[in-house]
Amino acid sequence: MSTLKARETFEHYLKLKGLRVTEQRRAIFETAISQKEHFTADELLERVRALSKGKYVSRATVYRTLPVMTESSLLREVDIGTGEKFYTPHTGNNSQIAQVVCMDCDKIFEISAPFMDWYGSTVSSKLGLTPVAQRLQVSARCDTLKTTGTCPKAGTNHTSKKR
Amino acid sequence: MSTLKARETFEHYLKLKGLRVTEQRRAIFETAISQKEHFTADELLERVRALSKGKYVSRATVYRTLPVMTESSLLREVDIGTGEKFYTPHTGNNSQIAQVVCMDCDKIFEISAPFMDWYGSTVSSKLGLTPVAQRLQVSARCDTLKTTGTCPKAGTNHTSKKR
DNA sequence: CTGCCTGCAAACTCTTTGCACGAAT
DNA sequence: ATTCGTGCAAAGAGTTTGCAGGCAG
Repeated sequence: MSTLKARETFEHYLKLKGLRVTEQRRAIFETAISQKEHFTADELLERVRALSKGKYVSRATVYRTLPVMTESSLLREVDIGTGEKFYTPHTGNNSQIAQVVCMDCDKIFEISAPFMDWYGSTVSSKLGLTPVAQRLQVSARCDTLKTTGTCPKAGTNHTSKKR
Repeated sequence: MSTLKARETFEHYLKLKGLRVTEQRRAIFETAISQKEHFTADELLERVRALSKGKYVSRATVYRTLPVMTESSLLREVDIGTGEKFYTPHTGNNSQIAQVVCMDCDKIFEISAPFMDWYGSTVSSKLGLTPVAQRLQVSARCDTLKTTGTCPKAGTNHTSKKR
């Protein structure tokens, strides 16, 4: 997505929600959608500040902007049960995505899981419920790490923090 | 599970881990495995104190005992992404269980999902990973609530708290 | 008697929020 | 000129932890 296109999208979504266009929101938006990996609110803040030559951006503003972007489907929120929320640019209408999380390097892989909607509908209807969302996560360990001693995927991701 | 059997199990697992048998641990253990619904650490504390006629039990001890019980497979930890951990007595070797969470009454239903292991193995091997655990969660809304205005399952569960 | 266990309170992490000032429309 | 957005700091929620005294083995 080009920067020009990105800016149009940005203003488009803000106007849709009746929100004002500010330098902070633009900086957060541009940094967020250019991310290649999953990121946390804190990582985003760090990168916004590194990239943005403009105004100072506070942590609070990042936390306030992230919901706006997810509600506009610009980002997708990914919860892997570590206590912190991850975000990733949302491309397409893929709702049936599972996460494979490497417990060694904390990297998150996104994999299609085309049966999720079917499963959600099936079990929900038996309970008198209407499904809203599904979440499927696989936690796994790195084979290479076990033999070589190094995880080939490590280092490309955010800082490791377990809890 | 009878109380006698329960006590044997309790001491068995503590000895396995080289831990001491204390009145607090016994009270927490007995209360936890007798729960019929999912519970949080705080709810467990409350119920331990209500049931236990013996020594005072502190919040810290409950938090320190829960991991012991999950590591011994006496409890199963259930994370539905609300910020707090839920626990439920673990019966059998069922690792292929999905959770259906009613967003209206916060009740958690546990449903068999026999394809989870297969899916986990399949996608993990493609990534050079070995699966350790799977988690599948369906978030849904109550049909009855929408028409009647009341959720028939509400009230049987823990206190509603969203975040 | 020795060392693990407990209770207390403080610390911690991630996130949200009240308030006053500043900026967008 | 309004009204919304921002930064700051404090508050929250759930959980963990350092320490000193107590109890199990």
